[in-house]
Amino acid sequence: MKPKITLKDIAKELDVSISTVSKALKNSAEISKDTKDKIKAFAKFYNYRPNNIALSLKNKRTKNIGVIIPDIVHHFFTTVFRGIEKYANKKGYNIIVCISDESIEKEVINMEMLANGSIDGFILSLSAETQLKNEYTHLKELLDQGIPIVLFDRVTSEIECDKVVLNHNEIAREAVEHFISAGSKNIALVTTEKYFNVSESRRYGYLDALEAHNIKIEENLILTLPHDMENDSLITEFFQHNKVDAVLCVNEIFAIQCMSIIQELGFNVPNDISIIGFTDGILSRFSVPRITTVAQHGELMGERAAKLLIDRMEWVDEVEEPFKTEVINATLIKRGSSIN
Amino acid sequence: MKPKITLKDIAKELDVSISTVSKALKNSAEISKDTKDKIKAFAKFYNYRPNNIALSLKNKRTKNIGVIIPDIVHHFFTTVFRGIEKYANKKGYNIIVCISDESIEKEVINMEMLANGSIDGFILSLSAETQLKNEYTHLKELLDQGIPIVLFDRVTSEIECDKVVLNHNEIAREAVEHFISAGSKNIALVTTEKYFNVSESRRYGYLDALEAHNIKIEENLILTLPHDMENDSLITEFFQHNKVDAVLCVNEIFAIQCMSIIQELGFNVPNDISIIGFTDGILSRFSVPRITTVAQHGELMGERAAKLLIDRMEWVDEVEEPFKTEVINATLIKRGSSIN
DNA sequence: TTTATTTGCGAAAACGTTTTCGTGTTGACA
DNA sequence: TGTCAACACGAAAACGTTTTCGCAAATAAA
Repeated sequence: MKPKITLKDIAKELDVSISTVSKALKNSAEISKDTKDKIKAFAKFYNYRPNNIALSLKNKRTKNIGVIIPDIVHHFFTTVFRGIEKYANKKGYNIIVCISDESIEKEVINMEMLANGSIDGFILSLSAETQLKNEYTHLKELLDQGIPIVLFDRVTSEIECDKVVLNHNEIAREAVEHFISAGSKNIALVTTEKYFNVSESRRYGYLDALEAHNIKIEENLILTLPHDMENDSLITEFFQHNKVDAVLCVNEIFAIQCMSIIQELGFNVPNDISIIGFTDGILSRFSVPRITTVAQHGELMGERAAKLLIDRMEWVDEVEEPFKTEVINATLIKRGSSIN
Repeated sequence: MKPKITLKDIAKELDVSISTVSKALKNSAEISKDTKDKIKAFAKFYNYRPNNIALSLKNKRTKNIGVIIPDIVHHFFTTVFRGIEKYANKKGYNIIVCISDESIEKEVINMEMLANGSIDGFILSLSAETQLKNEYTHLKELLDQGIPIVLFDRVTSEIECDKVVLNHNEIAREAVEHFISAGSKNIALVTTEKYFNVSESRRYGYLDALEAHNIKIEENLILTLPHDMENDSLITEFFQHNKVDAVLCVNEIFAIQCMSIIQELGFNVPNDISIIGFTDGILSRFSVPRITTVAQHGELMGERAAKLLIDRMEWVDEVEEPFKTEVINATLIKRGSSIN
């Protein structure tokens, strides 16, 4: 058991002052070569490393980034997380993660916890409940305190900060047009409840595409599935009672559920019914047939978010940049569940 | 912009000493009710919160736990992570995550980075390269410095610390016996390279089960797939050239790959060939048929690991407990890909 | 030899807490 | 009036750094 060594320990042992040790290790010109060599050798031998906490206190910066995500067991968020970690790590930052579990209370508690000095800035994606309640005072307060925040994916126009979003609208439109160009007429949408603004954008893209191609919008071709509930029966009913030849699902789970139910009902995918999902995760890649899907480039999104945050944190005393919103262009990955 | 307020600010404003403010906020009996009320009101109004960094420096504990995992875009690790986060959060700890990316270098760098005061203890799962090179001096040094470590899943007997593992051997055996009791004779194993000790344990379980039932072990019924490579063709070849009626796969991806190839080859799952995988993730749950799999109870594993670590960290001056290895009992979830 | 300049180092403040110890004031009691 | 507690508060150290400033001694210039 050899505990960590401090500047004070080195100073005492070598009979010099703490300041001398500190300067010597930073190769200051103030210190003679002899003394520097002696101190460096000693420090190296005892594997001296400066204490991060003391540095944080002194410098008023922790080199930690707080990341708040609604769920970690979720392909999209993990890829974003990987992007954040990758970029931040390269820049010498560590990541403190908290999971809000889609609850505003946990979101608030965790952010307040971390905001008291533990982190220099936040990257977050809003919880479902936060979006539902449209309640952002916790974010506003932190911004007020001068703590920078970057929102990604699940953002809101209610607060002003840097953001990274997907072009949901356009890509949903592109997906629907992919259906249309293959001859589909009765195109369904399987989505989540309204307060998820990302789903809303996708819905608009869906509607826009239909309108642009003079296809009548049938409200009953839009299936809204409740969050976190068994919904197989709703889906089954939907496909039994509606004449559908293509379906756009706003996430991967919905897509695979629809496909499996559609197949059970005796339809062929993609010949009878085509399917496009969102998120290019393992489900889409390993299903039979493989699912045509929207790649959201989570890793890129994470990197961009981290870059926005770190840039802002490190500009500190230069000119204040206006807030940016970066748009990541999703891409449609065409596979077997749709007709080319 | 209203920056964070400190004890000093309150003291100056209310014309008392810093000590008085500190004591008043902790409701010390030393301070008169009047003064306390005044200070508390002021603190509340300005939303005073103690600075975590200063507290860490003073208390020599950060209430942060370092978690090092090889990969985050991976169902098993994310569930473990969720368990860790859940338990730690309840106990007032934050999680700093680093991803080793299966590289020993990143593992070492990240751990040394965090060990300099940023965290009170580690929870980690060894990277592939660390296991391959059998190199654990970085862990030993940290333990030597008095930093507690808990290993989970990918552990090693080379170092002494608390551990949480799965009963790989037994559950693999149970899986194989499930095949045998359904009448299978030619049972294959699809596994990873040897240095993954978890795969090795599973292999032993497989071998044990065969021996126990007097089934001859055929080395060519064991398919070893390289890590991180396209291996569809290897799998195809394997099932074309071998007479197999059941296959145990050491992870979910292998299971779904095998199933899709088996089906493409014209076999029926489970009637011609039964499949059992490891990891109860979305792939197993949403495939057709659903895959019989070994649930590894990642969340529980994470909670246990966090509990072991926190207990050890908080015992500090009481009697030193011997190191424990907790075994999590996996369970076989029987679904459509195997015959009951 | 005296004065000026460089060289090499230490003292101390600062970051924001907590906590021990000391001290002045008040009131009670003899 | 003098002694003693109780009360209410402040000073200072400590955690481990960095950095500014000051101050000696050594060297250079006069």
